Amino acid sequence: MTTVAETPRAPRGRRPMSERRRDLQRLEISREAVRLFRAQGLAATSGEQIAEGVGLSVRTLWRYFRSKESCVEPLLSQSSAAFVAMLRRWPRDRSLEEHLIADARPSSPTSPGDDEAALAVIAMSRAEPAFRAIWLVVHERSEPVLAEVIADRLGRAPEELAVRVQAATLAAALRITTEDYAVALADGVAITGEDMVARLSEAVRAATHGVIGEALT
Amino acid sequence: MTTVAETPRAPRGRRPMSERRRDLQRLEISREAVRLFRAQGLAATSGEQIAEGVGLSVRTLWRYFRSKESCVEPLLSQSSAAFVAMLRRWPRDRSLEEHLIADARPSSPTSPGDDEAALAVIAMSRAEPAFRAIWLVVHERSEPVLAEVIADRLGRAPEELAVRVQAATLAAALRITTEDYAVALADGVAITGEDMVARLSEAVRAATHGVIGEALT
DNA sequence: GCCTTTCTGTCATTGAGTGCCATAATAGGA
DNA sequence: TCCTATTATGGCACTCAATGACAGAAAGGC
Repeated sequence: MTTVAETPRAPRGRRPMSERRRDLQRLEISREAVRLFRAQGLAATSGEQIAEGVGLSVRTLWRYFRSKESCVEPLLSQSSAAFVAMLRRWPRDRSLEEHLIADARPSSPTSPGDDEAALAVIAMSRAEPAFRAIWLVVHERSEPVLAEVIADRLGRAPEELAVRVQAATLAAALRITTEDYAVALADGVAITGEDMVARLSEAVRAATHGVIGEALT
Repeated sequence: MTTVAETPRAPRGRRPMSERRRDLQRLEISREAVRLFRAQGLAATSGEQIAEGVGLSVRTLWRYFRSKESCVEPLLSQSSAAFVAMLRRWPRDRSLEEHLIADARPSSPTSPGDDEAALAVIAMSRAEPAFRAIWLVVHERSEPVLAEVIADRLGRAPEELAVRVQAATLAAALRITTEDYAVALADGVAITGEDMVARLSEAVRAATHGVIGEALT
């Protein structure tokens, strides 16, 4: 604190874009970009096409994203965040499987195709290294939040090495089941939500032998 | 099989570069690139500088690497591969900790600075998203091999969901401890090898509660 | 109305990455 | 040794992702 006065002056000109608004804009761009990527592939899609599709200038596009590949990030983040949010609602007296079943997710009501689009990107990431890299980074970003969830359940600190590793384990289980699901979807194999829940719980239980996933008495 | 004769003709012209030789060349480029990245940062280092440093033309550099950021990949892969190789030597009757202590690694004798360089890149990856992405991808690539190790120890199939998730857990434990180490090293804090071993074993044990890491009787 | 701040577009420029073709290097066969 | 087939490398032109600089447009308070 070097300034004594708290500078109570009201801000003058145009207010900065709200974070919410900015995220929505990025999401809109992301939807169009993924649509083009799915239709033409990454290499065949230019920044100009993406910008035109959203009705922005190319210059502005590069103000929202630092590279064209990273345009897929908001869609991936959204589905990742949805899952993390669900885990935050995980009551202590329920097992993971019980909670997954109980907390049936209605997807994002705003745009029902978002989940499918995100899964398509994940499936594409098998052949597209740039997508794979972004997917892994996005997913890793959720680990600290998962660490909080686990720390809360176990009554430990989120910074503890063991808690962080367990969070990474949970994240990995989620990542692997999600990828399996994405690949199956891309190959036209139908997987039910119950299958997903079962596989995810199995993965977590098998990996941790009950360290995570069980109900707490 | 459309050809009846097995075309026993000896190949004619210059033989393709051996994979070994190519990897060595890539590693050499990687060393120079990381040296420059550490000295000047990623943005301030040009492909031309890297090429000149190794005595290659820029055109040839782009034949070895598809982007300048990916020049760090061989160094990261090497240290990751060294660790995986050590795990492959893990005897069934030893715990992970015992093996880590017993299998003291002499680093790669060819170039003792490689480990330090790789750790420097990992430390840089905190601020450099491109490095972070590559580091995660490289690390993820080791998961199938870890799955084999685990599958072998547990007498299960490497494709099993549970085994893959346990492999991911082991990989995550390794990743987190490595990152902690890299950051400490970058900050000038000394960490002994014993510390590393202890932290890694603790991480694995805490996350899996003995599913991985213990000796098998 | 004016003033201030932020957002967006236009233009010019840089630099990463590729295609194309010529040339050098390597190896077998005559 | 010369010829020929094949691969590795270099040089050049080119595309396009990405940035910096500047000028309006938009959104607020006065």
